[in-house]
Amino acid sequence: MDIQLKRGLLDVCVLAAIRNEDSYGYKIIKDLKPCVELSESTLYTILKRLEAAGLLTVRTAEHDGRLRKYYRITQAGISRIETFKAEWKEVISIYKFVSEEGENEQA
Amino acid sequence: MDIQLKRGLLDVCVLAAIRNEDSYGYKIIKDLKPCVELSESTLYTILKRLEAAGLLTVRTAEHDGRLRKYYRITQAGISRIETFKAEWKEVISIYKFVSEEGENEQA
DNA sequence: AACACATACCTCGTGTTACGATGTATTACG
DNA sequence: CGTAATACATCGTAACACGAGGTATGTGTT
Repeated sequence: MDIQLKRGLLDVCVLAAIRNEDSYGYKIIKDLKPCVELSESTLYTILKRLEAAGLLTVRTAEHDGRLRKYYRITQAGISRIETFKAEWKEVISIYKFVSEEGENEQA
Repeated sequence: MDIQLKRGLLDVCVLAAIRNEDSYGYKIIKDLKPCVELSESTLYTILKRLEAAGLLTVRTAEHDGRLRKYYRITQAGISRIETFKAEWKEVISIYKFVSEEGENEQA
């Protein structure tokens, strides 16, 4: 999938991945894989960014003698998803412009 | 509208704007305005990029004693739009993941 | 024991990109 | 004569996704 097309999507994908229950980096990548592929370097960059923006909080916990960083979505994070959903109407209208324009030419 | 969300859309918007008839920078901005806003610096950067990629061709013509650069879409440009439309299924599935996830939580 | 592999985290450099600021020139209007 | 609209362009900046590479521990295999 086109990288540029991903850019507005990845942040909210990560937020959606931790929406129902806290998760950690490695699991987020696996969970998102069927939906959208992202590399580790990308994910950890995004997690840092979302934390700095207050859209999620971090908690370090031990699991089977190994450290994991669990991420929990904040209210601001949930709002971010809602904003995204609200903006989607514009995206759809852009898509329609791009996909429908010119089709009446073929008639 | 979120800048990141625009990134995968602007190129194809510009291509769609010249799809039915040749156009020039200033007019493209005006035509796209109801659909998506973009600044002049952004547009001219995009036009250069699309030309370099062979997605459109340029022709300079005089109009009322003033020079205009008219842009015409190429076959590759049309293919670019088709690729975009094909990728849209993935985008929709991502949107569904983001928007539907968690809604069954409220029941 | 030695080795590969999965888990789990991280940093750095690079290329792409949208934008504001700014500049140049001409035409139109008052 | 000045202001706005038309029409093009460049430069620097900040955001971002990614590959390459690094560190460390557990698990499975031979």
